[in-house]
Amino acid sequence: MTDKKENILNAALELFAKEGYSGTSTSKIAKKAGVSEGLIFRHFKNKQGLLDAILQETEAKIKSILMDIIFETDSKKVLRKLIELPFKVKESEFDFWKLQFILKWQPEYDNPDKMKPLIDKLEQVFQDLGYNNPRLEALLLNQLVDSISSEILKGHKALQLEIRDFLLDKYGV
Amino acid sequence: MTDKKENILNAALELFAKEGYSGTSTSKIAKKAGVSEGLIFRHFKNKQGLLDAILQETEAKIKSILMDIIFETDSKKVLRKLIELPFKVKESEFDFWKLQFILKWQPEYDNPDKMKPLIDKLEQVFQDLGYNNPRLEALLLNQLVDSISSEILKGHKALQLEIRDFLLDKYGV
DNA sequence: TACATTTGTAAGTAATTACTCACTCTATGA
DNA sequence: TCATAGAGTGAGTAATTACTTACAAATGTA
Repeated sequence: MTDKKENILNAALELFAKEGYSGTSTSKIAKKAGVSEGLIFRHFKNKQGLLDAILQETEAKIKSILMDIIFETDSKKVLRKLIELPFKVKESEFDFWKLQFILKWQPEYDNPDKMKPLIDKLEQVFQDLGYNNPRLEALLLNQLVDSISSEILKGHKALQLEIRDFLLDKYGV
Repeated sequence: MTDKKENILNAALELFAKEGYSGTSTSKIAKKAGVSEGLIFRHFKNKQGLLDAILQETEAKIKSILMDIIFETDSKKVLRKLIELPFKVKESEFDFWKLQFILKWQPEYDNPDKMKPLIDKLEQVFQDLGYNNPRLEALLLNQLVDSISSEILKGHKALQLEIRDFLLDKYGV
């Protein structure tokens, strides 16, 4: 991957996350990346191809994150890791995740099944811990972590830190 | 309000919610509303003014919904009403609320303080019900209802119905 | 060295963008 | 009856859009 190609990807990611896909023109991307506009189309064929290239990393990133939780054998540690997960995201990666959340509002990018392995693991964890309704506990916690992530990405980290500690206490982990 | 002006508002709402603000051109709106493009600018000055007109209803709508919950004196009923709230939204209003949620990802439209009165009420309710940490219980439940609403608007109602019953049971209401 | 491929640019393209303008039509009311 | 105003139109506008093309520079590879 050449330097300029990476510049394009970085500029596009930032702009897509901040101004939206439609709100970002290829000329703006080129200007921010410091390249000629034509180079975008040389490397990515068209604007959609540029978005696709960005989203390609998604699957791998999500998998790697979920693996760390799924392979944890200590049930309580699973819960702790999951609840703390949103706070481990580095600020430099905010744009990437923001884009994911924004795109989820468009049906063609919304794929809840991606979380299935995690939810299965959670169900087994809650079963192990003797909860009455492990499946719904799993779904609920997954949704909660999702909402905590959203809030952090929107810039409301302080409040979420309180909620994190509150949850860690609630789940006894 | 003339018929054509309302047509414009309805068309714009639907398109903004489905394709985003930047993804929706004034010519598309005019076509869908069955009016000349110029009429949009006669009535709303510019494209932003059209969005503003749509969002103007927001404040009133949110207030009226929250009032119903805030003026409820029975603590348990408050919780029940809030948890059931996302399911009371009519499908015909989905676009309106979808637009609200999408816009929340742009800092200039994200105003969490709008929920303050509800959260205060919830805190008082949880206090009344003898919970250990009423404030955080309030924030958590508010966030949960928000996330349930999101999921319903994205078209995942079935699962949320299960979560609703699960929550009603959890909170004993 | 020589040749082919890749990387990059600048100047185009037609279509679309938000918006304006000159105009007509209709209703109301003095 | 006539004048004023608001609703509505259709044909413009300059700027921007995603994308192409012709060409040059850099990079490999024999």
